[in-house]
Amino acid sequence: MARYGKEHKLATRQRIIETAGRRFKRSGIDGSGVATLMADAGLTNGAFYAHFESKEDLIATAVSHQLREQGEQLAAVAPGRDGLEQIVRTYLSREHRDSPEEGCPSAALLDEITRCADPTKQAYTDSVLAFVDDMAARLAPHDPQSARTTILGVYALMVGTLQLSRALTDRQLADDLLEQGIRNALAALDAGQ
Amino acid sequence: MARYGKEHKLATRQRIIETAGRRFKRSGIDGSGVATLMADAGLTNGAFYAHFESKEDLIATAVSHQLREQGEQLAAVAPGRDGLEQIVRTYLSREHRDSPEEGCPSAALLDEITRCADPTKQAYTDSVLAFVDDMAARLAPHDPQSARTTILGVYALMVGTLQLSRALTDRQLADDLLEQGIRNALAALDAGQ
DNA sequence: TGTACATCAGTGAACGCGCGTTCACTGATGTAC
DNA sequence: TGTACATCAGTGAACGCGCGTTCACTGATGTAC
Repeated sequence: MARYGKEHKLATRQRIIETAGRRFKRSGIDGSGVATLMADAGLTNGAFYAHFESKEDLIATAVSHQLREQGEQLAAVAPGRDGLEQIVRTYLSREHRDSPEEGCPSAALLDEITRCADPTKQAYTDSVLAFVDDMAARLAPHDPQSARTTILGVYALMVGTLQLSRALTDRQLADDLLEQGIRNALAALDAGQ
Repeated sequence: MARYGKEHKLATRQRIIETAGRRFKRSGIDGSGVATLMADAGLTNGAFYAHFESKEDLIATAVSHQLREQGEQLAAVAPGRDGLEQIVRTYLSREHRDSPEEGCPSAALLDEITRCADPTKQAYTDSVLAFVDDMAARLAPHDPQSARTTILGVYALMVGTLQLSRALTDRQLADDLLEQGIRNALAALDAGQ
């Protein structure tokens, strides 16, 4: 196994980006220290700056990576209205709510991202638009541009619903909210047709 | 001016709770240190523990206070559908988006609250329900219980929309999203009638 | 093929700093006589 | 009324700790001859 060379270093970098994404979603951005992030990847803190300019650099990179992965998962679903409904039901499921670490980075981190430096918000914006435009192509293959706002609105709705469902200590109410969110999301999709 | 006695101490406590609420919304919960929180209230760090058991105690107290204030603002609006529409338009306004410090605590802090200790989440849940039930009484005065889920869904939708609008660096898109959020919120309210 | 040297991913200790929390102390206010 | 004492809100320094970042060093890998 090569421990030397560009190939190996890039693989290590990729590993840090992936484990950092999970850690951020579990413990928050401010709640995840560089030493912990590196330990998650099986490394020590000192190696960090050979891979990233700063913690902020990793934040932007990891968040973008998470959104790209989310987009790829969504791309695996059937196109058209049926596929979109499946996406909504999966997003607003109890499984997704109860495992933030494997879930949507926006649901886990959006208000922390809001307070990040501009380049990070720019990277976030670019990544969200990439995957929103991808979803828009599913809703309106002939006019994806006009579907952009509809999809963005549905995404925002789902993010807020999942977050609130996670914060409520009343389990029954949290479940009811997910159901309500599905109704709201599907209605917003159909209205945008 | 009394500097001594229960009255004075309670006023100081209230001042800390209010300034801390604003600071949390501006800098985040993890991003606000005890020394800063006390300096905001014109005090030094040492006095903190005469007023609160711990930082977590202040978090729960300040978040509850913020939600109660939000509920009181909403209660000042006319009852019925018209009042609700006004609430939605005010919530999803550019003004609200551009001044998180004076705005909704959920929009500024929800995913950080999600990672807080259970008592804090409990306090958050109680406070959200208090003001959601208040709004539900506006939508369906004769059956507020059934309107609870509708209102909770609308609140979640608005929180997510405001957060996402804050994170996007593309101003035009962020504005479009607010408009879309208003349409979605009103549709969800009308569907819940 | 074998040896000497260059490369460089990763280590681990250290930097100054701010964190949440504790505590001995100050000094203004209220009370007792 | 005046003085001595008790109360206690707030101060400010200190605690151990983890933060983001830097850097001299290690040791395994690749290269040159």
